[in-house]
Amino acid sequence: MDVAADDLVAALRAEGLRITAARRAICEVLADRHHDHLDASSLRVHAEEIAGRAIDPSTVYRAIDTLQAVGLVRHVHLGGGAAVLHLADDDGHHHMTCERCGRTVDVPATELLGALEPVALSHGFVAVTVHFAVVGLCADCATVRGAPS
Amino acid sequence: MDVAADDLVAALRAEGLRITAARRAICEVLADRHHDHLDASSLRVHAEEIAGRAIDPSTVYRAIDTLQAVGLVRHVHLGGGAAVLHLADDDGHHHMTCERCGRTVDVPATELLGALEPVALSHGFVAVTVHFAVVGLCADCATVRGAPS
DNA sequence: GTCAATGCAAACTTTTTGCAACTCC
DNA sequence: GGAGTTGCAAAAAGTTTGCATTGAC
Repeated sequence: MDVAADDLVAALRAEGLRITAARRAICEVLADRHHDHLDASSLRVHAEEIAGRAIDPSTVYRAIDTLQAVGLVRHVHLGGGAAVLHLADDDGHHHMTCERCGRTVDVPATELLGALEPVALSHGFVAVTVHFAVVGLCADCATVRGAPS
Repeated sequence: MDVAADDLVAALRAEGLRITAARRAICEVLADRHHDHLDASSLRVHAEEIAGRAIDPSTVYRAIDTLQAVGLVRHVHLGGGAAVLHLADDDGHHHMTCERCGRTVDVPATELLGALEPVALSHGFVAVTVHFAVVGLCADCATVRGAPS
C-alpha cells in the first residue's frame, strides 16, 4: 500500500487548504489508480464515480494545479496528447513508450537518470527530471518490421 | 550546406506528389531554418513570407503530414506546447530543455542514445528514438535555487 | 481533363480564465 | 462570516476534418 488518499488529504489540510468533495474524490483516485497512467479526463471520470456527481473539468485542473503546487503530484507527457499524472511519492520511475503499439513501461528513475546525467552534465545541465517519456520500439513491435509512424 | 530545399522538392516529386507554391515555400523554410526549432505556426509565418501570400494552417499541417509520411521530416515535443519540426536528415541530434528558462540545447544523438540504449534493452526496448526533449535544469537556473514548476 | 492539393469554416482536444454562487473551516 | 472553491461559460492554443474550388501535371 503506497500512499493512501487520507495522506493526500492530510497534506492538503496541513497546507491550510480546504477539503471539498471534489478534492477528496480526486485524491482517492490518485491514491488508488496512479499506476494507470491517468490523464485529467480519466481522473475526472473516476472522481465523478466516487463523488457520485459531476465534477467540472476546470475543477479537476485546478485541483491538479493545487496538488502540484504543494508537491504531491507531478505530470508527464507520454505522447502528443494529454498529460499523465502521478504521485510525487511515486517519482521513482519514468516512462518508456513504444511508438508503434503505445505500450508504456516504467523504468526506475535511478537507472534512467544514472545514464542521462553524465550526458546532461557535459552539456551544461545540472539536473535531469525527464518530464517526458522516452520513446522507442518494444521488442514485439521491432520484430514486425516497417517504418514507425 | 545540409539539405537544400530542392532536395526536398525533388523527393516529393519522386513520390509522385505535386509541387505547389505552399509546399515549395515550406520546403525552403525547413531547409533554411530547421535549426531554429520551428513549430507549425512559425513555419507558416516564414513560408508566407517566402510565398508572398497567406497559407492556411491546415495546409501547413497537411504538408507536414506529407513530409513525415515520406520520411523527410520528423516532429518532437519540447514542451507541453507545439511540436517542433526538424529534417529527418538532421536526425543526428536530440534536445535537452531547461524546465525553468526554456533554453534548449542540441545533444548529439550518439551521446544520448548511447546512454539510453543499455537501459532500454534491459526493459525490452530495442530502438530508442527520443521523440521528446529531455527536461532538466541548466546550470544557470540551477544556481538560482527554488522549486522548479 | 483528372485527381491531388488548397482554402475556408467548423470542430476537436486539452487546458486556462473570469466571475458569480457556494461552502468549508 | 469570509476566504477558499466550485460551476458555468467562454476562450485559448494546437491540430484535424469536410467540402467545394483550384491548380499541377
